[in-house]
Amino acid sequence: MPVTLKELAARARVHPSTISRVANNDPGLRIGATTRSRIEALLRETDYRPNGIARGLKLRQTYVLAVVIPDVTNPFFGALFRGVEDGAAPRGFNVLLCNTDGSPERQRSHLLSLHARQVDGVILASSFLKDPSVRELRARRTPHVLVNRFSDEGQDPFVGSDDLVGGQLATAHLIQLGHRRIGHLAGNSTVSTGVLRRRGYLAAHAAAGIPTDPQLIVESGFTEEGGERAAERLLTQENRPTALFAVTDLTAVGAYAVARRLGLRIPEDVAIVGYNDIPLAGRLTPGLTTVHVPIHEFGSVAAGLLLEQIESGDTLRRRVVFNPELVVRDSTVAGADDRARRTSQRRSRTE
Amino acid sequence: MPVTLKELAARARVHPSTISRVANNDPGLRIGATTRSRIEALLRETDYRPNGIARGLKLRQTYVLAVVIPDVTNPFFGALFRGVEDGAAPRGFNVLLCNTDGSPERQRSHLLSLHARQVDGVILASSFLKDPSVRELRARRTPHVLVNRFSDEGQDPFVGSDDLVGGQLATAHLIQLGHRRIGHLAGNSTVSTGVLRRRGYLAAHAAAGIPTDPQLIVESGFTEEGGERAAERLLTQENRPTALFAVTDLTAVGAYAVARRLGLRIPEDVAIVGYNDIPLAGRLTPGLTTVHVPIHEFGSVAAGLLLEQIESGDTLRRRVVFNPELVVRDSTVAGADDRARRTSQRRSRTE
DNA sequence: TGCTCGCGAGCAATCGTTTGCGCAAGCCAT
DNA sequence: ATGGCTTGCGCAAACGATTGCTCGCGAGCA
Repeated sequence: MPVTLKELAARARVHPSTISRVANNDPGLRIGATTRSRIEALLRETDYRPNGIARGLKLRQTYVLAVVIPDVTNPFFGALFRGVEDGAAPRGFNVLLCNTDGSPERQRSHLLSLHARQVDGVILASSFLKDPSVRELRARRTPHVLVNRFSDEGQDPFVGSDDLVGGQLATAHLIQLGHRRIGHLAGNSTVSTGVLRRRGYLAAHAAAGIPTDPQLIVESGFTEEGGERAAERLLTQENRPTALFAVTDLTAVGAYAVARRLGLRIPEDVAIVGYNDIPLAGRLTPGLTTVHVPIHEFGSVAAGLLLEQIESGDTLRRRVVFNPELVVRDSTVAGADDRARRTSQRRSRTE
Repeated sequence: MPVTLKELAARARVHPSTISRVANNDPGLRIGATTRSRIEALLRETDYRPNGIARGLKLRQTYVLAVVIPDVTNPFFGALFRGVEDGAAPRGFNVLLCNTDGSPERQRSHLLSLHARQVDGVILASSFLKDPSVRELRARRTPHVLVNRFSDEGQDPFVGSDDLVGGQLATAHLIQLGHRRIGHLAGNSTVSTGVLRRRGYLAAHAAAGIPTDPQLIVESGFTEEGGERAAERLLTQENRPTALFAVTDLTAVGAYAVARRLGLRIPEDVAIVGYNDIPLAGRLTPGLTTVHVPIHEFGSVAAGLLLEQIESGDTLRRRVVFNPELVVRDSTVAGADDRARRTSQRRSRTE
């Protein structure tokens, strides 16, 4: 049903190629003034848009990107996607969204499908440290950018923050408040954020000369339920920790639920620190102390890096690493919320 | 770089069409057993996937859907998208996500782009009551489903809930609690949800024989900031309302901020009811009484309706309307949270 | 007059798949 | 031996757009 070049050609009594050149404003085009205006009028009248599929086939470029994440209902990834779209849409790209739920198989099957679809590039925020899917991206020379998590078997373009520093920041804050037994909901060791934030946790202890107890580190994954399970194990221990550092805000929310269930007051009985500073963090009661990272920028910068690769045809190996910042709220320092509110509102976006 | 039929044909010493037929398991295909197995081996060996672009051009079907929403960082739309993907991905479809930020122009430009891209169908959750974009979808006979909001100038396939009933439910609840001056953060009148929920608010008053005061109805849009502005106007009035019904949970969150700023206790000084029951609602303090709708199902059912249209080639005019349910929490009835928690956890998804 | 040059367009191949049809060879029956 | 049927595959035309060439023609120049 949409208008084709051939139809327009018949109407204007010229060859389709001529229409194409006029529509694309071919710079080397020599054409009579009357023919040109006849064609331009026709183009406006019919509101002609070239068939993107046919165009993609010929030009070998689809103007479609894909974002692969664990789960868009996680506010972190929602904001990340938004950043990508805001970076890519103004340059004429549409963006596919794929959820993996953290499953390597689903990730792989999505990437295969995307490859068959000839997407121009992929932004991957669900990668693992050892990740066959990422190897495939490299092997296929598909333009791609890893976000937030990286893969350590090669040099991929990357946008994220310094999770080691972030982990130290969070933990040092708790140590400074006097905590000596600090539990860690540790994500898991297949993912760079999990490993580095844990390493930051350990480094902060070492720097303060405080011994660490393996019992205090429990893998939690990155979900709320995982956070609940891990917090349960930590907070029902014999000699329970007086503070928790959770690998993400969502796992911290799980810890909130457990603390409430056990009748533990936050921060008096157990202080809690999260990571990412999703909007929810500031709205919990008490407000969640957390490590702020520029989520929306992760997305827009990643989009920029990807478009750079696509346009240059070259796989730049750039890494953009942001510095995380601690945001102190009531979950560690009672009464902090009033001071924090101003700061966090300055940053708040679309909502 | 990816393998093409022609290359495989050369390797197997057969014609490309033969490979295509084997790959697609053409039922009417007559072929020798040895040739077949030679080709099948080659297909497995090279892990051949047809070029989706070329395929799309020939078949006039791209296996791409699009979801158009105001903003994916709004948890309502995140969950909605997830529902769509869960419904569509198992059937081989990928899904584009487009954010409009509530702007009709951005919506239109996205839809034009999607049309040029030849997407197989569109799920639109950002439509207006009078909406030229929706008219274009109908005129182009693009398979589409409206979600949550509908457009009243034609019969479009629709999935959503009964917003009139939902508005009555919320308001009747407040009336039953003894409130006589109930403010309404009314979204706006260009959108079906805004109009119907307001109508429900009015109907509940009429049914109870309580007069309504135009001063108590303030348009808020659907954002948190809009909610703040509207709540500010309502709560600083001479004879301020003792309760608020907000058109969405997010606008209710804006009202929370204002109440806190004005030193009003919830629910003692002002009771608040929201709409949609996003996960955040149950985690606020106090928990937000709200009207629950099955967001994820909106998405998956809409995907189902869309695929039905695509597969049948026909534009079924089905409407699926869910019944909203009131979820009572502490923002209207102090002490309700403990009872509500069980209910809301049973429903909670991926997080 | 003969030649070149530039203008104004058209021709046709190409991207990778799909699919209706055709064609040759082999087999069986008459 | 001839006709007809089946088997096994190839041919070529699409789908719609892009782009390097070609080509006719009128003007300008010697």
